[in-house]
Amino acid sequence: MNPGTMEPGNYWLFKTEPGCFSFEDLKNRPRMTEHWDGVRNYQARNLLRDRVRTGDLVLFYHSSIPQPAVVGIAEVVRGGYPDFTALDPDAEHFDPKASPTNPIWYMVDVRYLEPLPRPVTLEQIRGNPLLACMPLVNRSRLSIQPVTPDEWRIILAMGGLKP
DNA sequence: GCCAACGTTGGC
DNA sequence: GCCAACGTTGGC
Repeated sequence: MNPGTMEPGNYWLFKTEPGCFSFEDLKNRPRMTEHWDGVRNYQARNLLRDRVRTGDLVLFYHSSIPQPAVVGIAEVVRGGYPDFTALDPDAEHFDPKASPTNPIWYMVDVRYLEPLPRPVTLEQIRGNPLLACMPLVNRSRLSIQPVTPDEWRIILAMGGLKP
């Protein structure tokens, strides 16, 4: 799962507003890959830069909709590297303080894997005591969140996906 | 659309 | 380095 290292892959939850970029959008990408760019929060940046690696697996979460939910899974195909959109004055998330020698912001690339047969709603997650420690429950604003192997298995099971 | 919880900014 | 003001996120 993680070529080149002896460490097992990590699990993450990536949040997105589906009106902006959805799981369907990822599925419909040519080559089914996407730059996960535009993250402009230091805590999330640190995770992207230092911890998210090729082969890691991702819960794809839709936020800011009537039924926020984990809707599918994706795979990291490239670990943290500078988010070049921060250098582009025409880009939505341009940051005048970023430069090639000090990129400040980082992104990863992800690939579509498969949808959950039954999306797991935030309501269901809140209702499961085994998931009470997820940042989603208490610190929902963090857009890149670590997920434990147990949480990963539980959510996939709740969504009707065999691990 | 409201508002609570956060994060960031900037004056001192 | 503190902290008030401000901006953003995201559930409801």
